Amino acid sequence: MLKKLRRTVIRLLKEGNITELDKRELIDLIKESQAIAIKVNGVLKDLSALDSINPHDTLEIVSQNSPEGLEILRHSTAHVMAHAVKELFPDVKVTIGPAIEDGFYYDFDRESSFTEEELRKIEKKMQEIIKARKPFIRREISKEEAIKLFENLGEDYKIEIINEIEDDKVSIYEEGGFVDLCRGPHIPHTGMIKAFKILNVAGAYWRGDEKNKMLQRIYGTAFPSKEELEAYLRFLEEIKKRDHRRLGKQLRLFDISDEIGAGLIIWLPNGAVVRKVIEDFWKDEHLKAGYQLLYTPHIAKLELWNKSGHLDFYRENMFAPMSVDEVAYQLKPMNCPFHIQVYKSELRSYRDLPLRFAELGTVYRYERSGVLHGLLRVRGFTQDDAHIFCTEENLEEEIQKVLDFTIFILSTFGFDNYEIYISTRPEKYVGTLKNWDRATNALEQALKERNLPYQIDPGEGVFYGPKIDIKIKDVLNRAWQCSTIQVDFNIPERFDITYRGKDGYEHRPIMIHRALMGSLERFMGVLIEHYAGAFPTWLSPVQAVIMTISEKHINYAENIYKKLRDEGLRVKLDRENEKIGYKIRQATLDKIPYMLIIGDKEAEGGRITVRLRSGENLELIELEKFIELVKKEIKERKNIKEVPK
RNA sequence: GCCACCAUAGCUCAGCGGGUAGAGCAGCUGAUUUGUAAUCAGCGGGUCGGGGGUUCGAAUCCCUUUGGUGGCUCCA
Repeated sequence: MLKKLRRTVIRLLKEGNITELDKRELIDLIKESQAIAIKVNGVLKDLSALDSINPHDTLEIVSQNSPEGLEILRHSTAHVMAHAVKELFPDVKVTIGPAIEDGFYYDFDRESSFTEEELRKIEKKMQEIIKARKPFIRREISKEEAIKLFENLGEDYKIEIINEIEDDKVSIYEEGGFVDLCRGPHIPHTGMIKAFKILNVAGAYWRGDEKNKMLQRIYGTAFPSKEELEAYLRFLEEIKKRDHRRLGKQLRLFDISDEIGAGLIIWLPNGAVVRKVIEDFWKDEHLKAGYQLLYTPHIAKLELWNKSGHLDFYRENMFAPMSVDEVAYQLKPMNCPFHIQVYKSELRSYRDLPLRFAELGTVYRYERSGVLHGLLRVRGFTQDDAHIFCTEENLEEEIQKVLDFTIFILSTFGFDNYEIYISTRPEKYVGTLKNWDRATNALEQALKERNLPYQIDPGEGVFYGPKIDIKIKDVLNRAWQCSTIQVDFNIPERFDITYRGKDGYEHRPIMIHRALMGSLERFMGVLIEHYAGAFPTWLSPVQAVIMTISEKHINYAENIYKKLRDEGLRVKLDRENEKIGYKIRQATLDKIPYMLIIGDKEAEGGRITVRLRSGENLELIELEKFIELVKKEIKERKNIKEVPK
């Protein structure tokens, strides 16, 4: 259909003379093709703009299945929602309502929030508006006219927006009597909204500034078809099921206790095992990669943080200092000053560089209570931190090494898709332009050489140097910010660290901060959601559970238990006086990878029956063979893609 | 921090407009000796997050406090 449409359009344009008849033909075609808008010379316009195209314009059809079309559909749905709200609650003032990644929102000024009941009413009213198939009508009017219009309507926020628009003219859209200031474009009529849903409400400041008034935001989403909407709602369900807070409780991985404090994690035995395995892996690999491991204290004199500059630029994220023998001490928000001290503990020569200091350093940062979130946003966490001290000449090579190392670590956990960003020099910065260019170049070069696609975040670097941020994509294709590689020109200067060069003079080393997983807490949270709690065997808190058919098999089961434990496997013996079905259910809910079932058959032949958490059964197998298989799986850190229900 | 909502047994939750608490699971005890996602029975367990107020009477209404949840410019 679209092809036919394009052909027609091309023909019409080539002929250079569009008759009324052709236009009608065109419009029919567009209707049939589910077009939602058009692009004239690359500019998005309403479908109605078709009436005013010129023979030499380029024309593109925007269907509601394209990203742009979907955005328009959602934006129009936001208008319909505002319309419904105004009809139901005439005193409410409308503000803005854009389309966002997975839907749309609209912010309203109203004293109280919207209740569930009111949301359902709004949805119902929206249905009515949609059913009425009201056309969206665009009008361009002068600013004065617009101000008058919205003054009459009592829409102060719109007036504020109009006053900030630079053009003399603004556009308004009207649909079923509801007028809104809007750039557009919009769908031709409200009847084109086939599937939408109001999702939730939240407070939001006018223009996101907490000094402004708190508005009531309603979130919703819309799709071209009911099927797509339902698929999206199922996706939301899946996210809920994988929520690390829920799984963390269910699998007894971690806890956050009111009595201990908000944003502070306690690791329960199950979670502690997973963390230990990750830490061991991390340390081993760092040693192999030429890092040296460090341990540093959790507090230090406040003066250290003054010298490092953290007091100037990081104070609001730091816990309040404490007084020890009348000297102020500070809980550490970062590890770098300590690593600097390690550097300074000896005289360094160019022969020593690069020096790579790594530490699983626990830091404490003050986060506002409202932003805390499970393991993902906390007040105390352990960074998998390292600082690399190198010369200018080393810089590029070191960055490449870090990049390779990062990819290796991340892919071990099954993260093979990344979004990579380079943040360049901000307005306020330290260091020389030459150094910034050189470092930014080194970051870019490293990514290019590894064929890793990246985007530039202009001016988003930290004041002390440019950086690479890596977001990993989990199985649900959600992006999580974990890894960061930052060049720092500031701290070496502040602490006046040097090395003796070949030339016999003192030089200033460059420092790279880097974290691969970011924080262990956060990374664990991501892992839990990524694996839906079903850790691959090498990470699983319990790797195998032995269960007997009846109590008479306990002796044999104990033998197996001892053997497996001696082999270094994390194994549990289920001695409960229950039927096998019950034990299987428990182990399955605990997402334990292997269930070893022991009955008469097995006891006789010195074998075991293995059931996987997916429900699949392996053949009756020799114990030795099983041990061999599992040990191999663990050694290879095999990633299981299976997702048990 | 701000707005809204929430907090009842170890866990998940029910307790409609105020009349001093219930279920399932888990736990314990006993019976059962079991072959692939819940065997049966009995028992114990909560001053309803903390504090204050209204009331003859508060899990329920009000205030306050702590914690949690969804959000807080992807700009008409």
